[in-house]
Amino acid sequence: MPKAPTVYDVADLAGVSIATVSRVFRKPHEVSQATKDRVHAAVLDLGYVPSGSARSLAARRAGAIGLCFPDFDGIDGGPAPIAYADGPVLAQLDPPDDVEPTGDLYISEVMLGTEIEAWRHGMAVTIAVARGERGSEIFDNLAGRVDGMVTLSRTVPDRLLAHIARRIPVVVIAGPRAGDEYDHISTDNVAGMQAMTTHVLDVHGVRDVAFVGGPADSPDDHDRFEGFRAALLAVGIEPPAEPLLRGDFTRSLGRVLGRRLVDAGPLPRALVCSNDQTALGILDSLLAAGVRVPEDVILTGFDGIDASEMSRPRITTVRQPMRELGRAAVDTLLRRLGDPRMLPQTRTLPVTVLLRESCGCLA
Amino acid sequence: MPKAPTVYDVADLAGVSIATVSRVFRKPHEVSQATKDRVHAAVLDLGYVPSGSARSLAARRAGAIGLCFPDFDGIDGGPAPIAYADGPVLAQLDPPDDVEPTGDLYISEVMLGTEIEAWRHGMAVTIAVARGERGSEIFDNLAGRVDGMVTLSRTVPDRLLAHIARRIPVVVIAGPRAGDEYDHISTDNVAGMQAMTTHVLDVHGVRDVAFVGGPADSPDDHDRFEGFRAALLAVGIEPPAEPLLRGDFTRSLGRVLGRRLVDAGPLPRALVCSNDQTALGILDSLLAAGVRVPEDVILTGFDGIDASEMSRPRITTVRQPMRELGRAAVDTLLRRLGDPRMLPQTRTLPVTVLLRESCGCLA
DNA sequence: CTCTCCGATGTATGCGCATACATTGCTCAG
DNA sequence: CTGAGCAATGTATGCGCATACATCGGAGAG
Repeated sequence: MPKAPTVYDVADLAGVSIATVSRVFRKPHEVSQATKDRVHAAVLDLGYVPSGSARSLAARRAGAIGLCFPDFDGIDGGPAPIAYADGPVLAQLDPPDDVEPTGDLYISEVMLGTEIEAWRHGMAVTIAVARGERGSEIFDNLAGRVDGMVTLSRTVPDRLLAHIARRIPVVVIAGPRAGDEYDHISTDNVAGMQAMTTHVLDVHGVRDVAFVGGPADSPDDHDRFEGFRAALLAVGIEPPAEPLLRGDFTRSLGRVLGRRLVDAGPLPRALVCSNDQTALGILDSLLAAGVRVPEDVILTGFDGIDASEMSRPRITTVRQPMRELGRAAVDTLLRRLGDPRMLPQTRTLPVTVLLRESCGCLA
Repeated sequence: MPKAPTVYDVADLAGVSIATVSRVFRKPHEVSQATKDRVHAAVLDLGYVPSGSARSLAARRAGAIGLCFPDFDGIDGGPAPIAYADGPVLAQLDPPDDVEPTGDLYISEVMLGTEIEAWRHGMAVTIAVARGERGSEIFDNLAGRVDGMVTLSRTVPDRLLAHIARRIPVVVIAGPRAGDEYDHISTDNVAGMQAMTTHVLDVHGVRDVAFVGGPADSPDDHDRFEGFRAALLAVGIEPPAEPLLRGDFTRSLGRVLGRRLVDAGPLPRALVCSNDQTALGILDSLLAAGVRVPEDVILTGFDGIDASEMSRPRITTVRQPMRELGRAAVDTLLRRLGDPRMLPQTRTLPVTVLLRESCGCLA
């Protein structure tokens, strides 16, 4: 890899000035055809590729948006070695209940949505996971190289987010919290969970229903719990002030909670969980303990990740339009870039309740 | 968003030179504690975030790797509007056969693997889809802003790839083609497809088996077909010179192929497909035409995407270690950056045959 | 008390490009 | 024939940072 050619090299070879070379790329219509041809020939000859850094620096825009999210269950890096050797090709039976936790599709879908909308505006997407101790450093680093940032809530400490937001616009995926000036994209957590809970109460006639929450500082979780409470209130049941248990939105902790529930004694007739991963983890533990779902315990989730569809029984859940979340976030970000004085926006996307086996709807 | 502060602003406020500010971030150990404190205070005060472009330019490295892939089925952007309004929360039954094509998990998994390995080396990942007419421009643009590029084969024309490769290292996910000097990461397509086909031949005793291929210029497809042929040869059947049909690895075209097969008359006893999306598309059409799988036709795929597990029947397939593919690609890329003179590498990752319902293995 | 050495900091420069502004050479109206 | 007007191109500068090198001051050696 010899030293990469620059505009100067191209200009020399084509016998023009660097301004003309630059124009050939940026404002082709301002350059005569003959000159363009000579420049293009030189570009191909030298293998010239414009430096993005230099361009961004000079143009004062990066041409990229950042996407940063926390370290979810299933996308953990870890020092696991990569298997390189040609290994045996194992033929193995793959029964349905042999489901391993897959990567978090929630993130994947948001990423795809983000990319799509960024593409529509000619921008690249730079992603990073604020993982491990250096999470804040990663976030900061990313912020420096993009024109705006999309992030999930709770990815980094509020203080850091505020710091970054002084430099570039930030759109947070999740609902706003008091006194927060960012743009937000969220899904209709309250209505979704209320509908879900109402379904369990009304259609399945359950009264003994408990809520398994997520992190106490999650706005999403907060809203879902509110929806749960509203549904109980609507049928005259006094709702609890707090979730029965709290997980952290991971399947692994869900399993722990499941075991705890089994050990604790009589199970509620229905467990309404604040997200799918938690529900799946609990399902793992319930089945392992011989508890039948939905016959003994009705179980519901929230998110609509693919894994919720591959479990047996499949999890009744509330699907978020994950890809649309990413798209809406980028859309808002670009609007904000266009008009920095715009009032803080909050967009709420609709959700869908998916009735499947784990609540007893499908055989 | 007022003008972003720079090193100069920070230096002024802290009463030091810009070199010292820079050192506080790059080489903290060379700066006295007292000075560091003053600089950090100024940074917080001003809301300073170092410019990635300027840093990359000065340091002659971007600190990011690029990931570029072609426009697969299901991640198409399109001008589809985003629904913003609060909509009704629909509660709907979600029977298993109501499966919509989901985003291409293959890509998602590669992305996650890429991010993980990049993270381990303190690098960001910039992604872009070479989608639409401006695909080459997007690719070129991405190449300018990263230290190295991971790409799937057939993402951009060979000529462009060669051009880029003169500037930064390129790792191609897929097997090498003759005369190609890039590093490659591939999976064991030949052995995988041979094992898959042999399973159909031996365990299910089928002799009338046909191969449904992918794009003729896909190295992966080529290798899979070779594996298929090898399996036939091994049992004394004269293999065809060409696939019975070719798709383009998308589910939508798979459906078209499926319809064509149904219309064409007697179906082969088994259809071995070059990828899952094609198999899923064919499955859609077969079921729609009343053909039973696997009773009438045995169907197999390749890739092991999640969607292959959510169909009914689930698709017997060969799972590629997709996340590992991304990790290995980045790993190779970074090795190459460390030693540009290294010989071109080709790494082949092992695959696993997953036996499920569509070949008749699981009830 | 002077010289050396080293840690801490400052000065000056260049990374590769975009772009405002200057310049050149025409064309065409007057 | 001349000057205005315009298209095409060149010149010069700055974007914000990293870093080689210079400088400074104090500690310890001689």
